[in-house]
Amino acid sequence: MPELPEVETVRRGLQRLIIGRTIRTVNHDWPKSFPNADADVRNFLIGAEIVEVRRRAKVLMIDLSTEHTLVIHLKMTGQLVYIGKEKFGAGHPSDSLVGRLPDKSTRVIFEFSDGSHLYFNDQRKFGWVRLMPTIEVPNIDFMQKVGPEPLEADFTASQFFDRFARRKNSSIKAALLDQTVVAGVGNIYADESLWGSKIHPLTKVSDIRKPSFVALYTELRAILNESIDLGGSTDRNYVNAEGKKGSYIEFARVFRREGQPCRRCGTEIIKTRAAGRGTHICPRCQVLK
DNA sequence: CACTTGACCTGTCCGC
DNA sequence: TGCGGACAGGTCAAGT
Repeated sequence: MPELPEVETVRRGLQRLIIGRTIRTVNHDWPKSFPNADADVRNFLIGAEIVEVRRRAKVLMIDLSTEHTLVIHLKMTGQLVYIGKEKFGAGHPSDSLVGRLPDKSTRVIFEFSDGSHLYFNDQRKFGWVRLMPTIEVPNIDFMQKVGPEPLEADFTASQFFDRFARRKNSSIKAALLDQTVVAGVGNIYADESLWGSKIHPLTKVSDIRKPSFVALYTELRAILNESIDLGGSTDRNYVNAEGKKGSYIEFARVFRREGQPCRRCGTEIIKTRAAGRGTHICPRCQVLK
């Protein structure tokens, strides 16, 4: 569920909230959520200062002063929430997680030397935190294979088009979800951008002409930017670094709008399946040729 | 190599 | 009300 805009929103929040803080303790309840923690925690984590928070695709990287990096993937239900020292204060709004963490979904707790905390929450335990030397991060398999960042200023429509050459026999939705083609697109923004460019998700890549790809490129970039501006989309679990929900989902054109009228033509949005995922389309605007 | 499917998990919802 | 099963969706391993 956290896709590029959601992870970027978390990154910006953490960049503002945790830079310069020093880690005092680390605790984790589920080995798979932090696999190498036992061996490396004491040497490179305790006493380390937070230097920088970066993002690549849907992966977060928290650089430490020990020349090590916390590499984090939220997968579907992961959250990274910072809670300041005012944790035990009164009067927090009911939609805030302040005062409610840790809870039964908390997998890793970072305590800072000033008494504030960063919680890694993950209901379904698919997400993970890993610690490794900063210099080795680009060598991990995922970083070697992942495609370009779609929002980079120098990423052109032609480059976008060329990235799909390898996947000419699959559906456009499967190709969009393939992180080695373009980074950061997940189920929500795949459906939204395909609706925006009037392409049926099951259209074979080789059947899509270049002008349609240009439209898809333009829609995808506009939608990702719009979502970042709105703090990402909260479908079920997503919250930002302050534990607050995003509002993009209220502006979604098709995602989770089955049964409601298409904003372009009024036809009822339907939910179907493509690339093994729930898929939302306007059956009139998006016709399979 | 390209492509698809199942596994990893837990919580929620739907039908009986 | 309880219970089984489908579903949610990011990535990787294993399959064709």
